[in-house]
Amino acid sequence: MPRVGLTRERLVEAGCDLADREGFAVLTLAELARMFEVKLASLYSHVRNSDDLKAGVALRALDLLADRADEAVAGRAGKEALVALAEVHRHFAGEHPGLFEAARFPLSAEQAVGSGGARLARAMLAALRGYGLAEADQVHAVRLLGSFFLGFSLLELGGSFAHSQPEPDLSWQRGLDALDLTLKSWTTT
Amino acid sequence: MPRVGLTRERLVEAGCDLADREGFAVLTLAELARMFEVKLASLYSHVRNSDDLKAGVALRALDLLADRADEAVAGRAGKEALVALAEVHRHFAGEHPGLFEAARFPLSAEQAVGSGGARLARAMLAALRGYGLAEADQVHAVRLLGSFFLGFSLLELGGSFAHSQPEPDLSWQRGLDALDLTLKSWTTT
DNA sequence: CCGCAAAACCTAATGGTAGTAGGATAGAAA
DNA sequence: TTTCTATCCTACTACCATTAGGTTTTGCGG
Repeated sequence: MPRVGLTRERLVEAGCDLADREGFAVLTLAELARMFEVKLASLYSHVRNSDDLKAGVALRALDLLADRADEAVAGRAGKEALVALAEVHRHFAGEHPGLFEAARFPLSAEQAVGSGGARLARAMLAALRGYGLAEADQVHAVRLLGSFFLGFSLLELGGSFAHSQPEPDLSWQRGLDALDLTLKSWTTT
Repeated sequence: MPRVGLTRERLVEAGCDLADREGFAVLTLAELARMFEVKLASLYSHVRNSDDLKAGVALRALDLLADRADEAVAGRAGKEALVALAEVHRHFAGEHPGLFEAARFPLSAEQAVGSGGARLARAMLAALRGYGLAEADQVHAVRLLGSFFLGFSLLELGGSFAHSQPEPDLSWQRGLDALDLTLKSWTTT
């Protein structure tokens, strides 16, 4: 039989596609084996176990998100940077629901340190630079923004806004306006 | 053999306990059958399938959360109401991580309409009453608050704040201060 | 008190996912 | 050409979910 040429890389890559197409819950070693027309047991030479694969997909998702965040923040400041960063989150959630879910897969501390998560936080800090916050307040602001981005995207994706007027877009806009105002008038404690 | 006296009620009840003790992922029909010392197949007389049970737990979680929200908002207004409502969310997430996760289990439209989710939204609206927002802005404010509460709780629970100073409590405080200010100075479009 | 019907619970089977142990082999290097 | 090793396989165990259809308990009407 001809060898397919499996690789951890290829598995994670295919896992990303699969998660995005069918949802993170469908991301299973068995499904991946079917896609490569290979027996399930064969995958264990390249991947420690199911969670290992999912962690790989999660790390890739975080990296992709961080890439976009870096790009969005570059050359912008103030509200423009804030909005660009926000759109990155919401669009990513909308276009890659599987990866967006994967990005919240629990990672070990070692996996987390070098991940895109840290880079994402740095991009947020950079986006805030224009607001001139005190050093000590920057973390709080990052957490506020991160919470809103994540929460809103999740609720929208989960359909929580589906059965109440008006369009989520408007709420998103108003939310960003409000956050911008908050950051501009941030009072140091 | 003596009959255990299974009921959909008792199953959902036990499911809530189990989810809270061991996590929502452990909530499985097989585990429940073991707890009641009953064969797995026996559960299907009381519950349509695994998702049906999880939906039951989810609805109960939403109800519980809505109960606490109603209680927190009653007799309070303005920032006091806002903070009380916020604490309900964060404490609920901290004390009942399993139920908190369950509350985000995807529900069908029919299940969702009469659920605690709607009541929760009403409690939020009530909490906002003191800020005197225009009718059209209230939804946006509710969505802003809901997003922050959810996002922050998730990030904290997921350990995203664990490896950066300072304590999440302070960020939470500052975030609520910021939201309070935002609501007070909300400008109608 | 008795019989019977519905409810409660069971046995038995199927099929899907995860994971381990150990064997066969393709393909490259010696 | 021979040998070696990564690659992939067979064969198994152990979970969970679900359905079909059988048996026993229980309580209610007679």
